[in-house]
Amino acid sequence: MFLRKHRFGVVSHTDLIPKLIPLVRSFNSFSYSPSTNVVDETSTNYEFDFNQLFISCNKSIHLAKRLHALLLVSGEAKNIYFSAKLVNLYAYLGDISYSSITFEQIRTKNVFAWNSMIFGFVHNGCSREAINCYYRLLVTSSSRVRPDFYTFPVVLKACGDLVDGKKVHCWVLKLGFCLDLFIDASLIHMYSKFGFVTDARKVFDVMWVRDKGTWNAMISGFCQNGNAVEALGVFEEMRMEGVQLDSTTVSSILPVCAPFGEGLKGILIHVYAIKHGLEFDVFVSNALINMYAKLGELVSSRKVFDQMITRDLVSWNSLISAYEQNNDPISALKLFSEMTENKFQPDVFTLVSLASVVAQCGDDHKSRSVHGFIMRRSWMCEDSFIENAIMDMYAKLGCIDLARKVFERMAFKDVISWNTLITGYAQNGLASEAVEVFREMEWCKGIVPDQGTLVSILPAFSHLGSLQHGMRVHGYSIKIGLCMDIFVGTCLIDLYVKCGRLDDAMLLFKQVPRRSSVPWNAIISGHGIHGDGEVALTIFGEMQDDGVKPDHVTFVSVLSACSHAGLVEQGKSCFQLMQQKYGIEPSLKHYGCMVDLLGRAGHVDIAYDFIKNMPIRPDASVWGALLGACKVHQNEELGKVASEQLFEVDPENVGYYVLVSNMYASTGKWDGVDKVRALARDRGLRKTPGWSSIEVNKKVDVFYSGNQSHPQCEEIYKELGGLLSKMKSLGYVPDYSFVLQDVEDDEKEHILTSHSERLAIAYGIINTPPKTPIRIFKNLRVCGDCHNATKLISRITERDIIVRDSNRFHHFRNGHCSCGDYW
DNA sequence: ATAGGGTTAG
Repeated sequence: MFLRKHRFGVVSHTDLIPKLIPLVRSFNSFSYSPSTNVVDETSTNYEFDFNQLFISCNKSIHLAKRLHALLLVSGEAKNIYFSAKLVNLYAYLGDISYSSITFEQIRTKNVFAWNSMIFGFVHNGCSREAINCYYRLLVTSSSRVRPDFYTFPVVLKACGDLVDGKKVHCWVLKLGFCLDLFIDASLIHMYSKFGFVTDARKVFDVMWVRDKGTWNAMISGFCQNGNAVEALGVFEEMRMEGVQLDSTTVSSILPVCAPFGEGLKGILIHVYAIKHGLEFDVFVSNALINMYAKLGELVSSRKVFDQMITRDLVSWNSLISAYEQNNDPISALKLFSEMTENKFQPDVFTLVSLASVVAQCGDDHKSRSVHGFIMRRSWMCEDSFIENAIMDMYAKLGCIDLARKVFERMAFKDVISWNTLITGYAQNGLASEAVEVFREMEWCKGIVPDQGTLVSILPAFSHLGSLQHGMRVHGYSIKIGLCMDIFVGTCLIDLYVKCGRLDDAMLLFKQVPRRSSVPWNAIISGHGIHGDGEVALTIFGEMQDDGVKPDHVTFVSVLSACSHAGLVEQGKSCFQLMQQKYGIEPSLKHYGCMVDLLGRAGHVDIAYDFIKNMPIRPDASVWGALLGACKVHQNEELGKVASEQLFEVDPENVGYYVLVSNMYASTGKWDGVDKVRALARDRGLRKTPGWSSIEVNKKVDVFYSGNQSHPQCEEIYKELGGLLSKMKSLGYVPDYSFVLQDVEDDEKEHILTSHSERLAIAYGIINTPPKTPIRIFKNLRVCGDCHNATKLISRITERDIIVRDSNRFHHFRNGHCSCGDYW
């Protein structure tokens, strides 16, 4: 006689015993030992706990199937209770098809069965099916079978959007379940998930009783919506009410501490966790690793990690990403191999970090491995996150075409995908491609440009000097309320600066929040490249008066402002100030600025001594600054020294070969020119072609020197011819030292006249109303002869001509230039 | 018998 003790009474079934005993035995031999109450096999009385049996089976799908088979054979499967448990068991083990087949075979489904099925779908990520199942339940519901308080938490979890959620909420109210703690927590969670955290708060506020779960739901709701202040507020309230924090509370509050400047609070919570024995909780430890990483405290991250008793994949991922975020790709890679040695299989998160790590290393080969690894696991199509990371990786490695390919094959592109591609183009110097992508994006349904988009596209417009397009984006930023964002605001300041509208830049600067150094740096550098060194220094002074701490970028801006304006003494004292007052160690960029400052002012020898005394190894930009100065001040001897260094440090950069060859050409040393050219040719380098662009009626035209293919070509050359004769009558003599080819004089004159900047200016004169300003952009430095010519053209045409070259601005007016011929 | 709230990313 077999007895099964059960809540609902005692059921007997004789045939089941002989079949069940071996099953129970196999469970016992299976490392996990269920505490089945099999008292004595030989006895005729068994007390058998079926719950234990089901629990035993949740380790393996095979055991579950054997149990199912036995229940079928014995006829017990007809028992609705067992069937529902099976639905649950299969779902738990991840076999949703077995789960739903079992469910469908139940003739009279009770709530338990329905709940199990809905749970099954949610547990296996089939939210849509879960919701459908819930609707089926509603349709078939009667007084006997209708959703109960077990149903709603699961259904709420399955809601795909606010509409679903609100409908479910209505049913909750209709059926009178509004005082259930679990349901309320789920409601709070649902509203927060869709960003409606105020609705979540409403649910929270009307609750009479709250348990830890509901507090935690509210806190995590605020945290996940980036509302740190509210989150910390609720957190304090919770403590005031004397509710003990648990590991869930701690691990949901920790992630908001670092990004919202509450690092100290985070550390205090760490102390609390240690005191209350939550320190070794995996979730808490992982959150701590991440928090310390964001605070830049890598040592603490590592310490937490090392002290952990058990680590999971998230722990490894967190520490890898900690190293990645703090620019230590070598340690990150080391940790990755340690992780695989410890038999942890990398997941999507690991690979996202790894993509960024290999980009930091600049390792082309490893990047292909990362991409291949992801493709082999077909993770590419699962979500856009990883694909965006891969795009970013390729873009950072300079393989923008590969990034594009990834982008084009993406099944689902989100805003970030577009932003990543735009940034990729912009950072690889392909501004017009970036603009092209932006245009495409604007036509793309369902994609709304966000802060990230503006921050990636505005520099491209600045780079192209495309003022009208940039202004349109400025308008858009006002519309979506982002123009006062520090980063967008700074990009806009930079746009106006780079488009030659220093006054507009200044106006905007006065409006944006100025607590951070970012906008200050932009406006200081703006005045610098416009040659207003004095104003730059004044603003720098105001910045210090306002108590804004200058950073290393500020000093690059200040020093280069001094060098553009020839403020040697002021530059020197800023260099001192940076080290002594602000304790900033000069970087190569700062040294480059100083060499430029000294060299340009004619102190080439002092600049060389300065380089020799540098505590770090000078790089190409430092030697390049010296070479530039040598060219201007015709110091061939030092120029040779600089060039030898340059060809060693940065042999691939064409610019330096051109500079050296120009230096020789300007003094007519053609053999030197030939030597350098031969050297460049041997190394397979080709001169970057010079070009100038101009924006007329929102259309940007680009001119190359000697360009003959423009539709208005004839008109342009006619205009230039007319200007040339007027210039000559004003005493213009072409300066052939800027012609870098050894040709006859009349040929030289033609070469000068067809320099790209002149073509662009002529085009501007033809296509814009008289006396309006002309703004052009040149990718290289403007040539000395064109500089002279442009001064005269500004006088003849009574126009302001603003030329931005690769180095700075030249504002020509009535025969003079703002740079005072110092550049 | 079945349910909620937690850590990592571009």
